[in-house]
Amino acid sequence: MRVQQPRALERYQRILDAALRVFSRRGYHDSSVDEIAGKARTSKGGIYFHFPNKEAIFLALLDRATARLLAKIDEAMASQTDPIARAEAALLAVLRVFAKHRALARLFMVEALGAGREFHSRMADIRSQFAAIIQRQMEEAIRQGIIQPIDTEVASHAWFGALNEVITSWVFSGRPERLEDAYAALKPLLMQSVGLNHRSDRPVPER
Amino acid sequence: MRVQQPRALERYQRILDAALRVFSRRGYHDSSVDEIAGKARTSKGGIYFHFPNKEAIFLALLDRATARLLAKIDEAMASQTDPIARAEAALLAVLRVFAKHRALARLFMVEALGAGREFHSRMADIRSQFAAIIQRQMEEAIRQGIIQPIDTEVASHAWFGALNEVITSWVFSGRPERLEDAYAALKPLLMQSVGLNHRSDRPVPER
Amino acid sequence: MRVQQPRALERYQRILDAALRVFSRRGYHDSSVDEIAGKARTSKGGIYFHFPNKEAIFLALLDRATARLLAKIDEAMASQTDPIARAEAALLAVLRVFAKHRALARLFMVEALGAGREFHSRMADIRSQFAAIIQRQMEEAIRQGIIQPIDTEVASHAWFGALNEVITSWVFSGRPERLEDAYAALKPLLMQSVGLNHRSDRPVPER
Amino acid sequence: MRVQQPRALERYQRILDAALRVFSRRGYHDSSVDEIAGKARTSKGGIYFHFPNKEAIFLALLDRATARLLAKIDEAMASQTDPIARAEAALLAVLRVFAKHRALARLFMVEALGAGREFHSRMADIRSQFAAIIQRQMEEAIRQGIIQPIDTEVASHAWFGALNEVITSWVFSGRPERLEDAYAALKPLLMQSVGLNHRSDRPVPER
DNA sequence: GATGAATGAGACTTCATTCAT
DNA sequence: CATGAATGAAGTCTCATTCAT
Repeated sequence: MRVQQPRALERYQRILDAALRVFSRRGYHDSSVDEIAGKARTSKGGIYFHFPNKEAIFLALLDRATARLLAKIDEAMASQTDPIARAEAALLAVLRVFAKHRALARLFMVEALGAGREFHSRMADIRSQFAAIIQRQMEEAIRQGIIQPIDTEVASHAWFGALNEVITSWVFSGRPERLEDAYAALKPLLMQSVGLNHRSDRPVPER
Repeated sequence: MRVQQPRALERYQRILDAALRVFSRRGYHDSSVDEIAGKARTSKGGIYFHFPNKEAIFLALLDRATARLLAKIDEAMASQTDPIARAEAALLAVLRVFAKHRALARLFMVEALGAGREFHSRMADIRSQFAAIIQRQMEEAIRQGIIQPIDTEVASHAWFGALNEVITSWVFSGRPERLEDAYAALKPLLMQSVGLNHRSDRPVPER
Repeated sequence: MRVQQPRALERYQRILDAALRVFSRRGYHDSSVDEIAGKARTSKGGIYFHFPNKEAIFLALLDRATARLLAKIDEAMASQTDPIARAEAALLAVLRVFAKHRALARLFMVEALGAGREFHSRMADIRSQFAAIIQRQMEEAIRQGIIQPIDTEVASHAWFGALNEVITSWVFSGRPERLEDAYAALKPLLMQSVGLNHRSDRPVPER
Repeated sequence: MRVQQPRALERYQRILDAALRVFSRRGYHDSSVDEIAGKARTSKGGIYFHFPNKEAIFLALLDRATARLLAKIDEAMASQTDPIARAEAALLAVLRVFAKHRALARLFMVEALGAGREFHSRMADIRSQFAAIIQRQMEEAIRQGIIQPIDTEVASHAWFGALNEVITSWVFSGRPERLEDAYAALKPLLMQSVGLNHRSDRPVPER
């Protein structure tokens, strides 16, 4: 539905805001369009003017959140030049956004997976986008001789997975208190995994 | 629920087998008790004789699958003595079971997460159990001086997360063709991440 | 839905009875499944156990009514041997059934037409069946030399149409008081239209 | 509703044109005001400026179509003097209009009936108007001694019904290819039904 | 014990109608 | 005048759960 009036645009955003709250609280299936409408201070019909169906709300939400997350990542990376520092900045940016918006974390880490078949390909896309960002930095690091050649596809997925798991268990358990603290413990593992000495951020010499 | 007679026991298992097929194909919410009944060659009433509700089927299935997986892990670890080798054996055992039963992988990696609030605490438990197995081996390795002291809680979660991600992306994309191949690429990363030279499986000397 | 228990069969019929009442009173679109359920002393779910959707209820009703009407026609025709008398008997049988069950008349004459695209081919079938009965008798009459050769396809449709119109205007206006009276006035027209002198039921000699 | 300005009048007609297309394609209930608005190159609000509700659009359309049809009939009858020839001219005029505008035929023959209770009395009126035209000619023919006295009310309805049926089955089946061909076969039946020899258009002498 | 049948709450979705700009 | 936007009632259908045989 192409929206033309500014009032409508605002309501469109309000619906997505409400959807984020509801979906992340109840999960996709247990969320009702009625509740989203209520929280968005609009009516069921108002929702269906902007979205063709419930699935589309979820996808739009996912897309908006992904775009915002990627923007934050770009911004964070821009302030670094060293590829490893850039990769780190990306990870930290993700962590910070999720730490600030736990609902968003739940959306990406939990609900998006189990919401149904229809979302899997979209989620696979999103996961790929994030992994690819890390992968690109790893390849640049290899090119610059900062790290030894490795299988960057697997490595980037492993980094991404490690981060995911930390976030997910935080979503479920609430530990650590400050999600960002987790990064301090995770960082040396990630660095060493690609052959970097985490103290010097310099390669570990092979024996 | 209380099952004693052999006929009943057999039907109970048949229901779980059917449930695994249906849940992993359609996801929790889109699976109907009717379809499970059909695939288990019984009736809706028959299901409700054995289980109080749909949720209980899913939980019983999760429990059975977890127990079987843990048994496989125990068995695999029993043939190793070196703690790092034991940890590796555990990871490989998980990978092999999932590689053989993709439905099971989907159940654990995808459906269990998004099935709804009710399952989250149970899933958190299960994740902890797996991470704890790895954590114990890491601690033993530290005790034996094989690796330097590290934050084993974070490290074990990171290992688990990396493995998860590899499995999940395999579930979604079907790549790599043989899931076990992924381990070959993953292993050096994991080893190095805890400060082991993957070629010698010996510690990387700090500079 | 295959029904096995006698209780279910009875309810199936009760649903159709209720559907006839509701559809003929409100029309297809303005009838709600809820109201049919209420009138059938069952629940919405009960209806959907027996029928896959609202359309199927309507079609089943149409089929049952058609079968009953055709049976009445067969019965009425069986008591006559002369083809013209048999055709007349068929028309009168239709008239009598509709006169007795005005709801049925409304169903066939009004609701079935406007219920929607999906019903058109079924209705065309039904119309053909009725016209074909008359057509067969006309052809037999020609074969026996009772009437002159005519285009029996058009003639049977014309007879059927004339009858329809009389019934339809009765459905709408309630005139004549007794629908069967209409036949007395219609009969001579029909007879003459195929070249029979209505007084003698013998052919009108061409000049 | 009150339309005076030329721009408004033109839009009013455009809405009716669009409504005819939409209603005859989808039926009354499955037509949405939105689609009519789209096809009329206006907006929902634009429609509701001209019509108080959807029903009013349909009725206005019915009225406009009826008026045009009656005008065609008048025109056709004007060129004849013999009452039987005039009746025939009327029937042929109807047939020709419908043959040319199948959408119109569908509107009158199918949608108008099943559109709902609200339209029944209006449709009864319209049917009466058509039947009355034929009835008047029949009475004139009787007065002039061209045909024997008959029940003109029933006879006119029978003629009208026969014509209806031919048109309806053409709407549904598309046969005959040219609707006008149907009249050739129908004419002798109608003539004979009122006691006219179709070859000479002269009365059939009673024996 | 087991099965087919029934229930009923609740979900999504549509759309005629109204309203604000 | 016209449009896009919003409303809200109502409808069909699903399905976990319960019940009667």
